[in-house]
Parts: sequence; structure tokens; C-alpha cells
Amino acid sequence: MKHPASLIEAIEQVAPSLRKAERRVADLVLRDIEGMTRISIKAFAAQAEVSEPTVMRFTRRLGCDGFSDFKIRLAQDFAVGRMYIEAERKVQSGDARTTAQRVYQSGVDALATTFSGLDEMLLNTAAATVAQANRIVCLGVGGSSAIMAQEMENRLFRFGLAVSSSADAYKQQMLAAIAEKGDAFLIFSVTGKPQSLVDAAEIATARGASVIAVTLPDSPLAGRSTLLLPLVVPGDEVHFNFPNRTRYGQLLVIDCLSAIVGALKQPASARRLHRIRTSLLALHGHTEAQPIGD
Amino acid sequence: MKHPASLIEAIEQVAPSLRKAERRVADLVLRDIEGMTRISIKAFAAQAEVSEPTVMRFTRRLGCDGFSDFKIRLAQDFAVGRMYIEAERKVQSGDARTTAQRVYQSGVDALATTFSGLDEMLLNTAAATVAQANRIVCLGVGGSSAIMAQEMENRLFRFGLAVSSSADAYKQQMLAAIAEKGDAFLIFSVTGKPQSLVDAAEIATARGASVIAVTLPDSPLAGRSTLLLPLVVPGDEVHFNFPNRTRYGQLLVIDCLSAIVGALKQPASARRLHRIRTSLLALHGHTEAQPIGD
DNA sequence: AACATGGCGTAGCTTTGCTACCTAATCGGG
DNA sequence: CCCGATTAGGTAGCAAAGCTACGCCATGTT
Repeated sequence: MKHPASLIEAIEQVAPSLRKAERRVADLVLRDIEGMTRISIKAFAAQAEVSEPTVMRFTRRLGCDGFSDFKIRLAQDFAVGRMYIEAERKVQSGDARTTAQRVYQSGVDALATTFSGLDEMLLNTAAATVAQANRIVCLGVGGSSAIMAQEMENRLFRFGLAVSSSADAYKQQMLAAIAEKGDAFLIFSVTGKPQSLVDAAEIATARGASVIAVTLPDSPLAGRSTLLLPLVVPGDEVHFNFPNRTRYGQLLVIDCLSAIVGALKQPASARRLHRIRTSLLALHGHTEAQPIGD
Repeated sequence: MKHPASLIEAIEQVAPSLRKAERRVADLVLRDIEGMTRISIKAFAAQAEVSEPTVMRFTRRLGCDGFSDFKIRLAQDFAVGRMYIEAERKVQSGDARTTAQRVYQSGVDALATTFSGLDEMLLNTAAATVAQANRIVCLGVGGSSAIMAQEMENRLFRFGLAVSSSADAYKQQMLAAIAEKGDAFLIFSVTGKPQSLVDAAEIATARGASVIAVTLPDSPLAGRSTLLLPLVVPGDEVHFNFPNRTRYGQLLVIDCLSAIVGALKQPASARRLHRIRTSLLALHGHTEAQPIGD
């Protein structure tokens, strides 16, 4: 059983498998989450045209202790979600705060959210998988995630790993098609929906490769991966023209992964970096030291 | 009387003006906010060694409808604050800091440092220059900065701007060589030293283009630009194998720039985004809605 | 068609949250 | 310094909320 990030998601997840009575309960909850936080079980049962025990059973099914507990948790989920919505609203109606302040706040929020959602064990497992892989493939599509895949490649190649990245849907299928046991796929997606990534994950998994997905839990991509690094930054799907704060979260995950992989590869990676540096120096032979990477 | 942002703040604010009984209530609440969300008024009153009505009066004083309402609101406040507190707690728990904690802290620090070094006026000027430019060229080399240049391109093209990016040293020279007045160059470099960027900046400037450099002040590149957005994240040069935290700073600058440019381009950019979306949908014609960008 | 299974509701019990009312402390003025 | 007024705090009782045990009815099975 997967672990949904929030109660609301959990409800959406179980809703299809419910009988009519409980289904009505679920529908009513989702229709007015805020209203839920004030109502009593009796009034709510009446409104949903079911009996109180049905509501009780519904809450139990979601892992709550009872109706009170359900109300509290729902209220908390709602409050967290609202915070982001408010933040977005403020951002749009550019009020007193400067753009820089708002963007900064978004970034800090995204980092905090992502960090508090990180599971050190999962990260270590993922890093170990990557460090031991024969080949590593980083995938992403659609601007942001494609660039993050590149960034991941950029980090990993410094450790002497056989890594490549692609944002090309067709090449992604090809890469998946030649995957073998011992290969690792690192797939980045904010939504977890792009078809080419879902397909690639499915093919690669079927061929025995490790598929590590950095994406939204319960998404199609998440379901096709062998290891999921969940990435949820709420309230980000709506605005296409405003900076996608999830990027900070992705960057955090990438940093963590590459740091751990780097540690696993020590001290070999240090030597390799030195070689890269000297080779770069030899190449353009400037008297002034050129930076390694930038 | 200020309007406290949260119930918790409100409690801290009124606490001094309370009599002993209610003071005990306030203290107990602040000591264990999470515990509050589960406990009953009876149990809580006993724990605080006061009577139930005292607790009731306390909640009323804070503008709540009663104990239930108080519990809900407190739970919501707690949920919002928890993610920050979790992050802080994880980070502060001293010596046993994990890699993820260090990376997170680095990111937050980098954002804070960059933000405090931002000059809103410079940002606005830069954004205006970009928004009005005939052509925009984003440049960067060496992994990280190259990817950031791409990211900048990715943001700007959505606003319907004529933007391109390159990480190819020779192409950079060529792009600079055909620069004209009215063109804008956005050049990213952590060190400000890469020769191809310095050269490109010099050529483009000489040809009358605007050259906006996001880089280290007093560096060769900074000296050749017409507008410098200084980016300093101290203590980053040392570890080659450890994530380069300056990236968070670069991302922040990119976000700010694109946010301001987007605002300048409203509402045309919204329409354009809609077009991108519909064209994408037409392209792969999936029944399931595919995300725009990812 | 008889039986078993599980979904749902009825009825009743316990606890909770709340109010009305009472007592004890505090304070100011004669 | 004492007495009334005022306010802090507690007691007791009650309506409603949350919860549980049990039983009926609609499915599906043999």
C-alpha cells in the first residue's frame, strides 16, 4: 500500500473502490473540505443522506481514529494547502512585497517542503543503486524537468559514472529498449504524466533495470518505477507563467543524490576531478587558471 | 493592537496579561501544541490543574467559538508551522547531520545570501532591457551555468520572446559577432572567468548590445558587462564533489528576472501560454490531458 | 432456493463540550 | 481597616456529539 501525501489524496485514491453510501460521503467531503472542519457527524451524515456509522466506517477506512480525528487531519491538510494558495494569490496580485521577496519566499518554502518530505533511507538506496549501476540514464521532458535531467547527468559524470541524459521522447524509448539488469534510470517529472516517460519507465522496468522516479506520488510514472523519491510541492500546478517552484525541490533531490553518490565513490571521484581539471587546463592552455565547471 | 498571523502568536501575545489560572493554560498549550490536537477539554483541564470553564474562557478570549474550534484552528496553525519546524529541527540536531540536512542548509543559505544581495532596481532594469530586446541570447559554460542559461531560455520563450541559448564556446563568439543594438545578452557564470564568456561579452558590448551578467563582482566577465547582477555565495569554491550551492542563487535570479519580465509582458504571455498548451495537445492527441511543460 | 457474506442502518451508551450558577479572591473608597 | 463591588475561578448539570453493538437487507454462491 502506497503512502499518500495527504488525507485528501487518500480520499481521492480510495473513492473509486467505495460502495454507494461511502461514495456519497467521499464526494461530499471533497466538495467542501473547509465546511467539513466545522460540521458535526450528525449533520454531515444527514447532508450526505447516510447514517452516522457509515461516516465512521469511512473515516476508519482512511486510517483515522474516528470522526474527530478525521476532522482534525482534514483541517490540517486544508490549512497547508490553503497556505500555498494564499501565497500564489499574493504573488499574482503583486502587492506590497517585491517580486524578489515573493520569489525568495517561494524558493524557501519549496526547499522546506521537499526537505521535510525526504526519506534518508530511500535516498541512500537510490544513491547506492546509481553508484553501482553499469549505465545510468537521466530522463525528463518539457523544459524544467529536461534541464534537471541534464543537471543530474552533469553531476554524475564527474564521478566517472557512465551517465547520459535525454529529453527526446523517441530516444527515451530507445534507451529504455536497450536497458539491461544493472542499469539505472533516473526519471524527473513534476506531474508524473508525460507519456514518453511513463512508457520508458515501463519498458526499462520490464527489462530488469532500476527505475528511480523523482516525481509526484500516485502518478502514472510513480506506479511504473522501482524506487520512488516522492516530490510534492503543493499549489504549483495552476500557473504556467509564474516560476515553477518545484524546481527548487528537484534541485534539492539532485544535490542530495549526487552528494551521497559522491561520498560512495570516494576517493576515486576526487582523483577523477583532478584529471578533469588538468585535462581542461591542457586543452586551452591559458596562463590564468580556468575554473573546473562553472 | 496588531493582528497576529496565527493563533500561536496570539497566545504568546496575550499570555502576559493573563491571571494565573489562564496563564497555566497558555503555558501548557505552548508547551505541547501537537498534543493539544488530540486531547479532550476534560483531560486538558486536569493536566493544567484548572477547571473546564477556565479553558473555555481562555479559548473565547482568543476569539474562538469554543474548545472544538480552538482545537481545529490550533491544529491548522500547527500543520502549517510544522514543516518549517521539522526542517529546522532536523537541521539543528547537531553533529549527526545527514547529507540531506547539509544540502538543505546549503540551499537555504544560498538563497538567503543571494536574496540579501539582490538589488530590486537592477533587477527591474535588467528585466525591462530583456522585455524590450529584439533578440535575447543566454550564455553559460561548464555544466551548471550552461544549464542555467538553458533554463533562462526556457522561461523566456514562454513569453513570446526571441530567445536562444548556447553553451558552445565557438557559437557564443558567433552570436556575439552578429549582435546589434537592441539585442540583450544574459550571461551566467559562477566565477566570471571562462574565456569564451568574457570574449563574447566584450564583442557584444562593443557592438552596442546590452550585456547582463549574472556573476561574481570584480571578475573579468563583470568588467565587460553593461549591467551586472552580482552573485556571491561564499565558501563554494572548495568542494568539487560537493553540490555547488551557487546554483540556488542562480535559480533565484532567473526566477526573479522571468517573473518581472512576465509581468511586463502581461497579458500577452497568458494568451501565448494557452496557445502552447493547445498546440501540445494537438501534437500528441492523447485522450488524457498531458501537462504543459514539466 | 437456501445460505453465506458484507454493506448499511437503528438504537443505545459514553464522553465531550458547553452553560448557568455559585464561591473565593482582589480592589478601591469611605 | 473594613465593606461592597468587581472580577477570577470552580461546581454541577445538561444537551449533543462521537462511538459501539447488533440486526436487517441486499448481494452473490452453491
